[in-house]
Amino acid sequence: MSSVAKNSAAASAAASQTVEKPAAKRVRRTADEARRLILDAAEARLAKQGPEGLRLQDIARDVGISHPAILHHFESREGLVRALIARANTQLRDSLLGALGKGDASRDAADHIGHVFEALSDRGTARLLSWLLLTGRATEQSDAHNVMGEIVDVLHARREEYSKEKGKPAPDKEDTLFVAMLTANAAFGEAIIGRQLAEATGLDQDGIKRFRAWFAKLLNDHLEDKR
Amino acid sequence: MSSVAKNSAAASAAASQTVEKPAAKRVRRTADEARRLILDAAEARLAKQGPEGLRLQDIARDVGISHPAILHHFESREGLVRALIARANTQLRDSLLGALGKGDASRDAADHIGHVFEALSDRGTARLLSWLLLTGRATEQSDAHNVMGEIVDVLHARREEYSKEKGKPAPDKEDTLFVAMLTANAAFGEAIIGRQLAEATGLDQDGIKRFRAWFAKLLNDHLEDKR
DNA sequence: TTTGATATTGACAATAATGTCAGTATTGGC
DNA sequence: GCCAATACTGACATTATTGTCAATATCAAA
Repeated sequence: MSSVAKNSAAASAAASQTVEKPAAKRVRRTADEARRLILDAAEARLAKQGPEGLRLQDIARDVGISHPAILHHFESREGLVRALIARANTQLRDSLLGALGKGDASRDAADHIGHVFEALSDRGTARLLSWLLLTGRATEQSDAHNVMGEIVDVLHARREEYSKEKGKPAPDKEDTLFVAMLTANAAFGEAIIGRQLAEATGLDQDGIKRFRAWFAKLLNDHLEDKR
Repeated sequence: MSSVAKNSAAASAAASQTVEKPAAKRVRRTADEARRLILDAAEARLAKQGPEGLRLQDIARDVGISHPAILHHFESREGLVRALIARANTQLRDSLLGALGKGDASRDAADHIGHVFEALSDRGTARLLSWLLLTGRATEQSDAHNVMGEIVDVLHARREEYSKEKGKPAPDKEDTLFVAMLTANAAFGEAIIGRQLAEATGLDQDGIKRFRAWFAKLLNDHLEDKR
């Protein structure tokens, strides 16, 4: 072995015979592409291994780059985390508002609940945000605030619209807020302890579906009652 | 500077004149007491600063000891974390089962909900357990499993008892499970995002109380309906 | 008082993570 | 084809944290 011909020597040694490292063409992405790949990898690590799994070296390996490249794109680890927060927030926002926007006002709660849980629980978003909240990093970020505010506003507008159609009295806004809060809490909770609870109680995938349907019905009955 | 008289020289130099450190009587606790203090400090750090705040040096400083003392009592950092899990689990179990056990069967859900939220959300327990779950550490622990199973059993027994009193048909066990799951999810969720959501929506302490009451009523109505 | 057990400590070792830097390779525009 | 901009790398510096160890202080029992 002796001198294990590092890439520096590769230039002179040339790639004559069987090339161990075939010059290893360095790949160069656009800055945006690189950032996206890095964020994806970071998110995946976070979702799978939890907070402790967020190490620059690991992420770099996943992407297939060196860890200073990450620092190049995000300044610091903290910068990476911030970018992660920002992206999760906007993704969540879009996903939720999108779900609410789609479909007509007459759709019942079940669909909405399904979408919320999908957006929060099924994907790793809630786990990611939970970690951020646990580390107290999201306090400064006002994004999360706005998201919830928007959601409640849109939701309430729909309720009012719906109750007007039916000629019923306008619903209480706090009631709408509570419905949204409960849903958010439940979705976050499920994202974290859902798997454990399901396992503990012998609930399979289908059982979880039933639970969500049950919850949707619970809310739906409540909404029907109130409006 | 040269040789900065390390403590090795202290032996010969002796503490003759004005003693900087007045002998600093070393305190010695019983092993149990020490373990308890350390766990308390660790729990407090975890609750306040999140996972990243769990550093031996910090905890040691909080307790007023040196960090090797912690290692002496818990073997390793991992051992400390395990002990933390174990204690949180049993505390949670006792707290929840205690809450269910107290009071007669006729008590409505509101009280129970209140107790659950208190046990999980108000104290840092849920945040602590959440972190453990996020790091994937609690998977191996079967404790959590048993707790949930027990709770559901007790709860369902009460429902059956109650419905028998009233001469109504026995409730569906899965329904009880779902009620418990929703409550657990909601409490965990609130522990994590509760403060944020409250802030975002301008809900004060009293508003949170109202939310819990609202939730309790929601469940209560459902239970009344079903039984 | 003596003595054995052990809680506790300071100093050090080992490791692991982020961050810095100077240099290299690639791309797009001219 | 040349050039400027910059994505990327390897090696190193820095720092923080867990863990080890030999020594010491304290308590309880004999």
